[in-house]
Amino acid sequence: MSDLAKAYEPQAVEAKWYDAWLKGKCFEADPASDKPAYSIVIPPPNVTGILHLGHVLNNALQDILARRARQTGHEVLWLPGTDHAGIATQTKVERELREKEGLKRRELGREKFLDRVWEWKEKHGGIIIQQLKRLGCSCDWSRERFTMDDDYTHWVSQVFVDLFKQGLIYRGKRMVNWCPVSLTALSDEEVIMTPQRSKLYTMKYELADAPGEFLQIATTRPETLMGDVAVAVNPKDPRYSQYIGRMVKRPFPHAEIPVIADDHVDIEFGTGALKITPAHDKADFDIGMRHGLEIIDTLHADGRVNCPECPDLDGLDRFAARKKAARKLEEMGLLLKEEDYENKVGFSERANVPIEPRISMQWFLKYPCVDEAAKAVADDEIVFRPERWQKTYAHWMENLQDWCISRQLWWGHQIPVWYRKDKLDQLKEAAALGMEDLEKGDIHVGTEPPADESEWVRDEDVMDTWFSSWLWPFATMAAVGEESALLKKFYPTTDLVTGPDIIFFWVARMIMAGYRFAGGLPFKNVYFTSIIRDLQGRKMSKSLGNSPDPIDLMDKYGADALRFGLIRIAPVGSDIRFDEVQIEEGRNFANKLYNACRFRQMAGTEVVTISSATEVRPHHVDIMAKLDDLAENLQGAYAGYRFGEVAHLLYEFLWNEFCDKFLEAVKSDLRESATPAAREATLGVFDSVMAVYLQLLHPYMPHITEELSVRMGYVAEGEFVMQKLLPSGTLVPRGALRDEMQEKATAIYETAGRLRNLKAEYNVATRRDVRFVVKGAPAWLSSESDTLALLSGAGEIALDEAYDPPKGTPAALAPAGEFYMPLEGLIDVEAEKDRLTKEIDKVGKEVAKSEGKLGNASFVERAPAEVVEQEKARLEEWRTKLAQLREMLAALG
RNA sequence: GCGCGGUUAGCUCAGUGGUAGAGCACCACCUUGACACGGUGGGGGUCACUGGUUCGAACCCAGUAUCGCGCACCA
Repeated sequence: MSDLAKAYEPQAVEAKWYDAWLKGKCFEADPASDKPAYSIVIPPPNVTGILHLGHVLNNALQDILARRARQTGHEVLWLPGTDHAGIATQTKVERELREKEGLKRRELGREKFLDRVWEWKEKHGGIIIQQLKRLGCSCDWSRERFTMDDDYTHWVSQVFVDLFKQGLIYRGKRMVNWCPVSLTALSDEEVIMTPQRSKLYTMKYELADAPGEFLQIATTRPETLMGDVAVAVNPKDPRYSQYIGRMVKRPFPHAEIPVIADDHVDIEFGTGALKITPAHDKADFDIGMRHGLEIIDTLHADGRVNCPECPDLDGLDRFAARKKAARKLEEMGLLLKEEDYENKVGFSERANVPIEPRISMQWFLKYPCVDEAAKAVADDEIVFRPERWQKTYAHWMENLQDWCISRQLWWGHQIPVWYRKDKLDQLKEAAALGMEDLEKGDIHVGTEPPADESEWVRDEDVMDTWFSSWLWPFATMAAVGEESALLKKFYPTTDLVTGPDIIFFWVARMIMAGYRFAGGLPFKNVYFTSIIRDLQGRKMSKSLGNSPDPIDLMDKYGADALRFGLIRIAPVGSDIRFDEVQIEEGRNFANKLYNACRFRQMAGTEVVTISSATEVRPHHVDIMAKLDDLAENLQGAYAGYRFGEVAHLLYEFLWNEFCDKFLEAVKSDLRESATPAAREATLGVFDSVMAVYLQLLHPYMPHITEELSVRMGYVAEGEFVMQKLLPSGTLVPRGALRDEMQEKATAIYETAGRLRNLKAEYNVATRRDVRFVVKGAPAWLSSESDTLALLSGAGEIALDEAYDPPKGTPAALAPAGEFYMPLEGLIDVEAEKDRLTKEIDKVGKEVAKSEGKLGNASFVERAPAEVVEQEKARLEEWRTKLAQLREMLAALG
């Protein structure tokens, strides 16, 4: 018995090989190599992030691509790194400060706070990297990057300055999405529209010139009423035409505001009259601009009401104020209705609270190279998989809004802009400075501070995290202005693997940045992964607690099992419903592989090679031919990025072909009673097939394949299967001989199935002494009857053309002949008649079906010749079978 | 409202025009010298619905229902 443990234990093996690969520098890319380049940049995880199943899928796929590329002779760079994740990280550190030390960031001050964030980053920033290593990711860790590395930061500033000089970046007072918790502006992409149950209030405003006459207005936000500067109606609405131009009374603080006409107002909705609050609604703001209305801001940055004229509301949180304002209207007799109402409200992605439309001074970017970027994808210069995401991309590209790139945070890349102190003093605060307020000498935009820095003040804002991410494919490969060998060899990258949820955040922007700053497209292929859901179809999330920890799964089943199990069920581009059972199957598969090898080692640990002298038999040729087919099919599946299919093919080969058929067929060859020639042949075939199979499986299950390749002696001591090139040739030459051998093997396997079947029907499935007599067998069967006996669990297979079966002898028609199972004392003539009658009935139906088809003139005339031929052959087969069965029945009397 | 995707066995999903599939689950038998994380055998499906194209439709077309996603609007 082999010294291998009975079940595969992945944990120690996986850790051992990862260390060995690192020590062997197997992951390091050589830009000086003359091999063709293959490169991927990792979608940088948040530096404070924790591995989740989405990461596992995403990074396992990248690892598969990278490892496969190495096996096919490429110089591979898989460039890893992390993202500083502005809001997420800052929020985390702020929370910890608050909880553990009762400190707010403003109490610490910018510099000290940033020190604390860096401390946190050093402490926790490595976690996700360690987790990726645990998964087996073959990233070039010697080139790990962080979006706030000095070189990278220099890129971000440089890009800002360039775009500013080009006139694409500007500062201005605009309506932005404001997060009242994070106290910063957000881009449109960071706002999630969420259905909310709320109330629709209908209230009435009295006309100033006609006391007792009222205009009805519907609103969901009575708390912004203090900022109302008008009431708008649709000019085409006959109900209200008489009011246009007149004044109505705003109840609090009391004021008279005009009724205006604007096309934006939907006649159908609510009462058809809309209150206009330019400071707190984007559409209202636009209307306000069109009509030159005043802007009255009645909210503080944190969402509390700012309206000293209404002391009972002033200082209240916006949601408390909403209820209070409604009650106030009710008391004044102005509230007519309060209905339940569902509408969609924008939520801040990070803080998960409703955002507040707010006017503030921010930096904006007009996107560069939009046409090139749109065209690249439309023309398939950059290929999206699945293809349909092209449309989503195109739609967004056609409706680009300027990108709000400033954030009122401290953690991030500070805007490289300085203002003259005296100018600031004049205007009181930097936050008030728009481009129109600044003269050339008042502002300095550059990667370095102005020479007389003491007279300047730097803009306090930092940039949106994605403003650094969009430079990732090239800013990781070269410093600004550097002639980088890395960039030259590996840019543009080959594949990008990411989730479709960040097409806008990241993919589209990287393409634009690639064209603008790196001279062309950043990648050639984009593979969008599935989104992982739970069995109820819900998104994985921390708050639902439905997100299994991949580390737990790896502890339980191993990294290889997790990778294999997850990818095997990942459909191309739609969602995955995650089920732990799949990972269990991955483990079972690893165990199956391990035990197949263990079985082989019971017959010796020396690698055996095959030669022309090897006595190969049909099942030997068959498994080698199937391995050749597997290699070829995998190539096609990889070419189409059909990763699930690759896993499926690998699984099927090992389990259904190699173990269930081949190994069962050769079991007797490994016994001591076997001839040395039979043993040599079988071991030689096993080793030839398994050595290549382990290579083919390696990208999916890197650890176990490395372990077994070494243990089995398929790679030399000190070498790695991960560095071994896939063989270019086949094990068996294609041609008539191969086909003939495979036909025989197939006949044997199918026949064995029929015989097992027969045994089961007569309840002797477990008996191993059953004797079969066969008539009408092909000549070659005599030399393969031992294999057939083994596979069917028979004691003997006797070839006897002259055999005259006693009446009622159970029989089966099989590809390798007419088989009889004489079972003394078990034969029941009536039962056998029954069985045969049923089978005749079944076959008869098939014959009728086939005859009907061929009797149909249009089928024969119009279907392709080969299909008709196929049908004819099928009919012939069924007819022969039917005749034989009838003969057997007749023999029973 | 616009767009995209799904609907096939109890579950998760393959299946691009020619005899409905896999894995799991289920039932029966089997601890047989690799593996019970296993083996053998078995049961189980009007391929959501309606119509069309075709000799032939799970597959192509049109429509319906239903679920999901994205975008826009939402007073």
